[in-house]
Amino acid sequence: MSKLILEMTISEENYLKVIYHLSLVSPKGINTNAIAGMLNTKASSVTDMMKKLSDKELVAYQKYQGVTLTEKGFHSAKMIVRKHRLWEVFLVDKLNFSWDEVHEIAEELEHIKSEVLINKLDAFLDFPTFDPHGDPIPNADGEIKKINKLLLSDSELNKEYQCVGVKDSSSNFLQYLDKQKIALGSKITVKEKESFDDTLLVEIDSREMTLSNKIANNLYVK
Amino acid sequence: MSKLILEMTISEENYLKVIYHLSLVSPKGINTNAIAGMLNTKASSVTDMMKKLSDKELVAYQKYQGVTLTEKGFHSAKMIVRKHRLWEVFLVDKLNFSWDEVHEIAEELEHIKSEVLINKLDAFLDFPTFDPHGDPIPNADGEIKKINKLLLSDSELNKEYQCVGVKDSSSNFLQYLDKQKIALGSKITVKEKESFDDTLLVEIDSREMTLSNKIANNLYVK
DNA sequence: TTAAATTTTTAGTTTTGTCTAAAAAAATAT
DNA sequence: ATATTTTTTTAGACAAAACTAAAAATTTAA
Repeated sequence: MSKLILEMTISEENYLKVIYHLSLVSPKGINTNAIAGMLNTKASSVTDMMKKLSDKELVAYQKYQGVTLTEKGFHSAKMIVRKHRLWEVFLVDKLNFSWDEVHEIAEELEHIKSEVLINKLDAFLDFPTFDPHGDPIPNADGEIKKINKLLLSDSELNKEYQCVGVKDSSSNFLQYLDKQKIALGSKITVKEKESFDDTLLVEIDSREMTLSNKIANNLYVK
Repeated sequence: MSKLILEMTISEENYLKVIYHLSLVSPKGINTNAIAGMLNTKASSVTDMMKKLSDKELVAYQKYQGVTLTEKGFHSAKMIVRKHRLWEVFLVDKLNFSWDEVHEIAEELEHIKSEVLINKLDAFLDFPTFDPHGDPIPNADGEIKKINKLLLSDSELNKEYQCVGVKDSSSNFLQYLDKQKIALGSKITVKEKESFDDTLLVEIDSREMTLSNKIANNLYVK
């Protein structure tokens, strides 16, 4: 009989979360080095942890074959992501943090264990479905609201879009967006695309500006 | 040059907090067994940790002599208590937890590191000075608001008091108070004291009831 | 004021999560 | 198809925080 609420260490939760995020990008087995890279640790440490997570049936792991999340591991990972993102909403909406300041604090808060707590927090925040960076928040059952977002770099010319998220959520990028007064909800239309370097001439909330390809590659619109 | 914000492990913080609480009751050196008892650990573990905290100049420790907090340790301990109690206010006032459910969760939340976070939380909660159990919340400078409270068992006959706190904050006791509709703010007058077993006949918010000595010994009034 | 009981410390392990260095397996290139 | 490179795993070690068992110091009691 498997425990309903798993006892996990902070370290185990962090590994699980990284495997989850890597799985969304590449659906095949996740290799040791990729995990080590994300966690600033060594491949040997990852191997050790994979054995542990495998014993707990959170990942399917065979040596040299990479690792995938089990159903149980997938659900656990989503619950950690849920906590992280709900806390981010709390920090921004209630405590007036800016969107570039909340990631680190949420990295700690996501490990607070009470399930009642997170569901009460969810209710207090009015069951938000997206976090301050436009990433979806899994509900209590692990369901995730999908939206048809695309990168600004893939958008059509002269069609009005709305900014709905960021791909890179480093404080560097977020602060750049703040400075340019680009926020989630901003209306964006691409007027021209420079064929040489893919620089875009855009209109954002009735202001014209140019955006580099790098920016356009990290901004989601719909 | 000493670090402004100390890096402390959760374990170190828990030891410091326990020494702080014991210091308030008995101002002399705190002995190993008392600390071990509070932390459900062994005296030998306490000795190990005292060396560590002593190296960090958080406690003054000499073997066989018991331990006292240094100025630095005293301040750090108050900051942990501040965090614990502010989170308790948040859980009760904002998330609608009852006062008997919050201690455990606050035990985890008190170890979240950001100082900005706790000061923003403080502001969000309107700078409360007492937690849901009537215990004082140190402000950002570590100052604590004192009130002249006394135990109900030490109160005068036929004088109206107000319930302002609990000595025992076990969920058992708190749930008993809920059941009897005794809350912080309730008006209490002792009508009679039974000399045999110190049972009190009291009037609480216009309702008459009897309270055992054990109850009266755990309820603060002013 | 010795003897007995208690408290505290030391010494040596254990567990968790990490590391380094070396071995083994797999992937790639000639 | 074999050699080289890369990836992954094993083996052994370490630090933190705990434990047990035994020694040492202190306190209490006769």
